[in-house]
Amino acid sequence: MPRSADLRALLAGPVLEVAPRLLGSTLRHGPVACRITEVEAYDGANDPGSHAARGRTPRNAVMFGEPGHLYVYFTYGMHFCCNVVCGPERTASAVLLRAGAIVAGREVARERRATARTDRDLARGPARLCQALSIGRDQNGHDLTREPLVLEPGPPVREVLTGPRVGLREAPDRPWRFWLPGEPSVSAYRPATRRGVRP
DNA sequence: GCTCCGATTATCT
DNA sequence: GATAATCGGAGCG
Repeated sequence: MPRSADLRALLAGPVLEVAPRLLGSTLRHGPVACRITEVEAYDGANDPGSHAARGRTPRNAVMFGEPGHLYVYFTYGMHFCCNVVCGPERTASAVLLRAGAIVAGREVARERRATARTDRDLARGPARLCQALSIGRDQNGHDLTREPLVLEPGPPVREVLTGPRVGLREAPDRPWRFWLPGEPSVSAYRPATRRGVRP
């Protein structure tokens, strides 16, 4: 069976099963590759924290499409974050890639991430990960079985930890963040912050 | 149109 | 810990 079929089968499952299984996989964009160490699950229309919670819009249209494509969104006026769309198809479920370790193309990644003081910071955080891998608007909707941007499943991991998702106002209690123990690239937990409100 | 604010990061105290 | 940076999506009217 070709690897693309493996990947499609993996991603077709329900998001809460797919998300932890993506840990240890590798996202590669040309010369730069990143081993994923931290993800979050977003459960489509059932999930108040998801961009898809209020139905389909031009921005989130990719989430409502085929599993295995990349949903890239722009936020805070300057950052991109990326999600892997997964199954069941048309439920708009997706897995946010929050952090990883650069395992190839370290020099290129360091040039893109000029503010990173150590290799640990190259892809620690969803926007940093996208910057290191040069993922932006042009990659929204990209099929991850197609070069030069591909997702490569890894061997099963030994242990997965879970906890609340980072930075959400809605449904902050659902323990749908998954990460690998002992990985320095995993981002620190930070509750939702509000702006323009004095306590 | 207009307003609010975000699945963040870098930098300052 | 606090906050600026910076812009487009989404809600409202």
